Amino acid sequence: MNIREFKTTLYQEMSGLTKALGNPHRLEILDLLAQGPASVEYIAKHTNMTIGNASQHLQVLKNARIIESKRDWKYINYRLADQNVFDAWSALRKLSFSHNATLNQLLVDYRSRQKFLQIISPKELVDKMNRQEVVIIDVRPEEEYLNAHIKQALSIPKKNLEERLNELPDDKEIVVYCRGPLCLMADEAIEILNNHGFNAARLENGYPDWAAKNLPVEVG
Amino acid sequence: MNIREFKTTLYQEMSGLTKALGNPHRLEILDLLAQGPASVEYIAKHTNMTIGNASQHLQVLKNARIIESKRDWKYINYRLADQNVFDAWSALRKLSFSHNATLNQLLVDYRSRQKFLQIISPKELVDKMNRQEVVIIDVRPEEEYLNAHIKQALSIPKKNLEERLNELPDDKEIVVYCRGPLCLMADEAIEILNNHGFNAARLENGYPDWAAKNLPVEVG
DNA sequence: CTATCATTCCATATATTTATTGAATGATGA
DNA sequence: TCATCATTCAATAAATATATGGAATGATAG
Repeated sequence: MNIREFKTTLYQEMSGLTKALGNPHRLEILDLLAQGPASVEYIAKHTNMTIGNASQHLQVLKNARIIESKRDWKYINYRLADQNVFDAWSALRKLSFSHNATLNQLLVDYRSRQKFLQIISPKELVDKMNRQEVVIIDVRPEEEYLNAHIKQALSIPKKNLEERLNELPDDKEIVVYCRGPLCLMADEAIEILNNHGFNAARLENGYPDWAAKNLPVEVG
Repeated sequence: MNIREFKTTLYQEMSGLTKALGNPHRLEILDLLAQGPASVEYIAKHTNMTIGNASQHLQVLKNARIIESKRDWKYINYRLADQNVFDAWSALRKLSFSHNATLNQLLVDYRSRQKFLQIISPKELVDKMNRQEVVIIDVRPEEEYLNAHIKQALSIPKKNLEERLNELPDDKEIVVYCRGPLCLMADEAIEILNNHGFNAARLENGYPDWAAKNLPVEVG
């Protein structure tokens, strides 16, 4: 095999990967799986796809070794193959936002509703955790919290927040997080909290980015 | 615009990017452009494509804002749009290698010819540079060296190496680099050097990764 | 063993992407 | 101005990817 053939093989292989990533449905599936494992049914439901179509896309991702599957009772659960997948997905997400003014604008428009949205970095949060001067709230659906969450975090799904405000202390800073920079549940939760006199901030990204940095998490 | 529409827009945009990356020719073009700007003619020649086809692929990349173009005299030069493009490309390359045993094997096979290939990290090289105990050689074509190179590096293109061995000191360690982990010119140069009694090692990746880390470079 | 249910496979019509060819554009140099 | 040359555009046929609906698979529960 000469250099030319080596290169051809290489780029062929790489394009196998990028082709598998080159479809909006599959990117949405990866976004979901970045939260944690999920079944075909769950994926189809949350992405507005038919089961058959979702399954077909999952096979494409699986053949490209981007995701893996494992049977758990009646269901087959899919998950990201490894850390490199998350890193690549993350780099692509960053690239999309940096290059697309429309996307950025959409996010800014959403965020601008909360005029005083305070954002804290993972590093700052770790410091606050160590000094025990913060309450962390995970506003994702309980299912995702049970799968894995930031250490010390309480699970208060966004849809139950208003009825559970009395569980929260009003003398500590509150940090809210959800699925990632694109997830707006935390933003909405913070708006509710601040309107009720709490002092709430948003974690910069969300659970998947936290876990990717090997910061402390808990399961169950 | 509701959440569903927002998501649809987002993944649509992201897939615009990944689709543009989802072709072996375009990945090879990016690999070339990661070294520095290049004209259509240069790209077509180095990737075994017709001018027309190369131009068409360049337009696809340009429309996706992955690359930019600028006229310079008679030629239009293309270059990567920004750092995020390089990072994403880099993450994809890493993912390809980690997931594909065949690719890894191909590279190992090539590398295994030089049984004692010593590899040093960018950090180690910076230390050695500060202590002035190393000679750095850039074995890429002079064209690419002139565009930009690692600080203090000498340009000795691989094809001229054997006739220029007398320019090198035999009492200092030599570090050789070229275009990146996939570029084999440095490996071959090291084999030649070691066979002539020099003490030569390979820089872990190559010029583009060095520059991406904001380590010291020179132009011209 | 049989029924059930989640998932995958298969066939097909539609849509998108690709390489090739040759004509069009648009800057440069005489 | 005209000729030259790098590059892009446009048209087309071939290849590839997609969504859909229904049949096949294969593990689980009775």
